[in-house]
Amino acid sequence: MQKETPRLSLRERQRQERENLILQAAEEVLSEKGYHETSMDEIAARVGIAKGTVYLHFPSKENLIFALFERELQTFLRLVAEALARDGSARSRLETILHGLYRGLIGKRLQLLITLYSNQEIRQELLEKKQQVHVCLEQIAAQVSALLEEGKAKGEFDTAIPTPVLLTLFFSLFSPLGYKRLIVEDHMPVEELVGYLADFYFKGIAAK
Amino acid sequence: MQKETPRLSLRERQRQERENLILQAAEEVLSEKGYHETSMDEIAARVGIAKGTVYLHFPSKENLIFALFERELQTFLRLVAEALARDGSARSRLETILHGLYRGLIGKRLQLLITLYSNQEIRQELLEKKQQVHVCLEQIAAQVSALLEEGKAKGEFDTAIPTPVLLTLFFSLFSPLGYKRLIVEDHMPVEELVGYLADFYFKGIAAK
Amino acid sequence: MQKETPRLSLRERQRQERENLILQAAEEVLSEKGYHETSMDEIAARVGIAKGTVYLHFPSKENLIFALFERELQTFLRLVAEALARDGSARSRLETILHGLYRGLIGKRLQLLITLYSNQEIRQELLEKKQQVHVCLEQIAAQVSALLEEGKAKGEFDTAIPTPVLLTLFFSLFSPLGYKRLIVEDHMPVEELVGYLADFYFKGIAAK
Amino acid sequence: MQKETPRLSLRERQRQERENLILQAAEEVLSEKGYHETSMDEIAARVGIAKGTVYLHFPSKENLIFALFERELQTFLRLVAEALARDGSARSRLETILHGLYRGLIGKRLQLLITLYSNQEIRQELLEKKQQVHVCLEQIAAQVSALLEEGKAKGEFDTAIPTPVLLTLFFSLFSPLGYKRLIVEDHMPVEELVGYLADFYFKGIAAK
DNA sequence: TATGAATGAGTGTTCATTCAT
DNA sequence: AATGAATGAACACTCATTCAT
Repeated sequence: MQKETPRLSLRERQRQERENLILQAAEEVLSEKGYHETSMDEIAARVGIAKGTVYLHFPSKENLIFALFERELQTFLRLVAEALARDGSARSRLETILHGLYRGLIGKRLQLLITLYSNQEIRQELLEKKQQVHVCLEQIAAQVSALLEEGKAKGEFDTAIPTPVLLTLFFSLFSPLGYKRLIVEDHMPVEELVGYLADFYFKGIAAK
Repeated sequence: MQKETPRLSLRERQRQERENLILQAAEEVLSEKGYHETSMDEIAARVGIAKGTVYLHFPSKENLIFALFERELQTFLRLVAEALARDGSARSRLETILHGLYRGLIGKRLQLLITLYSNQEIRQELLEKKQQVHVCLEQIAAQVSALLEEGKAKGEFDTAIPTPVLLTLFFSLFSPLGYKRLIVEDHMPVEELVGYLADFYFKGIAAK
Repeated sequence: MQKETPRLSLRERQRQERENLILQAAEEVLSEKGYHETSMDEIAARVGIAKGTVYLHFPSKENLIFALFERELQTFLRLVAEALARDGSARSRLETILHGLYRGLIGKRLQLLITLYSNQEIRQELLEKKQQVHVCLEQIAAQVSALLEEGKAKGEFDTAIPTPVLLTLFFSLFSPLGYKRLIVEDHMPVEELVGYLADFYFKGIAAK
Repeated sequence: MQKETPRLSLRERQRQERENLILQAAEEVLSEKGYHETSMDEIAARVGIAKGTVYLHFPSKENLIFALFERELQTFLRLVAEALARDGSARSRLETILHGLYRGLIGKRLQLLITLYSNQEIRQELLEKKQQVHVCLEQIAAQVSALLEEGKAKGEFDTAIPTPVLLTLFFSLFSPLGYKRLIVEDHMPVEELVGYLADFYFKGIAAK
């Protein structure tokens, strides 16, 4: 058994590695060209494998994009869960989420996530078919909502605004277009931008 | 002369009417399915005309969608211009824009506009080709920015936040997804939602 | 009766005139763009009438082109018949045909005729359906053949070459491509070219 | 190495074979129906493959027809070059070209070449875009012209006729329509026809 | 397992023809 | 008679998916 396990896990590891390469390539093409302009051919070509091989890992284009989406969502969920587990005020933990989402690769990838999620075509084709994503999204919403409720309970946030509105407002801070413009065109440092966003948001929802 | 004018305008009116029906159908399909899944066949079928007839009004699919986009943009621009021309505080005029955008058909259609504008594929295929849209968008941005600057000058808004950030934050209040969820699923009255948004935004950007 | 005839013939004359304008426009477009690239829209536009009006004169595009073909063929037939009726040697009468075909408008239009006749598509679509053209072509062939036979009988032409070959060789003197190159690109005067052609042909077929 | 080479060349051979089948089918349909009436669907159907497969070999209809054209042109060029390299009089070498062109498959295919080349539409759509063809045609023209000049210098041909005229006359011996009529309908043996053509041409251009 | 050639349904677009005005 | 808006069949081309090797 010990002889076989490493062998299998080697194979499995190679498989995982290749799957990641495919997802990475898909992410690249997708964020460059959008869903329909992304072809399986190009994804395979970027990985340097044959098109058929992609289908050994993902049964359809739809599923591939879905896996991509899910992976990002998991990262997002982990970030939220970690923030939730921390000590500190509701505000400081929400700021952790905000910073985490905007920082490093996450920031870059999140744009993809948001772009995907904002895209009518993908919403209809992918998301509504799969409960899995909805469940995950609900979890994230529930956890952030819990934080917001906690903040309200502690007197940090305005109780007059319904939590779903606070939630929507929080997520609307991640505006891919605004992000792109301010960071890329106006060369605003990410941390500076996030600072403005946090100050604005928490001032806006502060208890009276 | 009085005999001919109505005749001509009858034809022209019929033409306009049909053009509107096409745009309306295109809007429907587009918001349901997204750009690539929208086929000229389906648009024609929904209007109840032949596909060729659509091409009598719009030289290409791209142009049809572009016309749709432009029409909404003009409505938006008019709204902003009207708000700008009013008397009152910067806040009250910005609130006029906010209410205007969320109200009635505009609210419904605006979602399409935003969805369109958020879509990678459409951005790349349509917008970057046409200066016209960019000019119009710049005008809107400039006018709202002017209002924000005025508010800063009058001591209404926080001068510590750069105007481009205020602008992005203002536009991020129009989140198609949040809108849909709160209004449609949670049955929140539009006016109530807009009230929360306005209170939140102006509190968040208020001068210290 | 005398009152009505002019009225009718006036209408008829106008009809003929318009028909000629259509044929003329069709000829222009056809020689510029070829059969399939020629659209009924463009023909109508060049005449300055509506597309439907063209269909009042010709039941189909096919028929319009056919009429064009036939008209040129009639001119050709007339030319051959006139040459046949003249006095003189077979050679001199054949030279009359040669000059006639290359001269003036006829030369220009003939290229169209030949181009049309060389075109597989048109041959199949138009000619094989209509006996009329075949009859006319046979008449022309028969008359020129008669001239060639006469020349043979008079000892002008080589009797060793079958008349159908002489006929084919005679018609091969009208090479649209060679014509275009030599006249248009090399600026060779038409009369000079025809001189070479005649000298060449009659020397080539001269009795031994 | 010897193991791999045949394997690769097997695939490559199969590819070549299929490409030839496509070209052959295209040639058939093209000569039957002309350029515009030839549809990619029909070509694929005749080969017994799917339409998409044709596009694996040729990037567009235009390119497919172009490849057809070029292939024939290469055969033509080779024939001319071979004739040029031979010993003998200018006449005997030109006769070699004449016989070669009319003989066997070449004769059949050449008609296609000539038909294609005579077609207004194809000329405008295909040829003028591609230098390659023009260069090849110029080469052929230059080589035949060289032969004609040589014949003039040796006292074989009439120096009074400009070489471009001699060239046009030589090529006008390949008249697809005359060919078809005499060979197919009148059942004249090809060699007999070519004999007449050669005798006629060289007698016609003989030095005085 | 990995390949990539083959598939064929689907798309945007054109244009000869019809017909209500 | 004249119009030109409307039609819809037809076409070139794409690309997600399959499958023989």
